[in-house]
Amino acid sequence: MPTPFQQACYDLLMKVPAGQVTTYADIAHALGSKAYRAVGTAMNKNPNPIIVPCHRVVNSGGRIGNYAFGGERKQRLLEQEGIVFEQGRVVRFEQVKFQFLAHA
DNA sequence: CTCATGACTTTTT
DNA sequence: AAAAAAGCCATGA
Repeated sequence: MPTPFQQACYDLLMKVPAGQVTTYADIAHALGSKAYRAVGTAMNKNPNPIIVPCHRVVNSGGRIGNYAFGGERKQRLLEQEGIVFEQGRVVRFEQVKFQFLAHA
């Protein structure tokens, strides 16, 4: 069973459209917290890879970071959605980053 | 409750 | 530039 924190991460992540990415820090901040470390943990325990696009989450440097199914796999998935990588980094990172709306 | 762990991030070597 | 250390937070034992 996902904890409320994890559920919040997944709900938020599901709002990210294909072709865009987000960061662990952004998710945490959107939740009004700074638990980016815990966000990564939540992704790791992602119970629904089919519903939750956990591959659209990269680290602060626009890099893949770790990924339970392998970094190469993650990068391929993102490239299929239109994301471009160069030297292990997302091209025009800030421009493909999804901006979460202010939470009511 | 205390301890260890990790899909993180930033600072310091 | 690359590696190590430190700071942080939720989670499970």
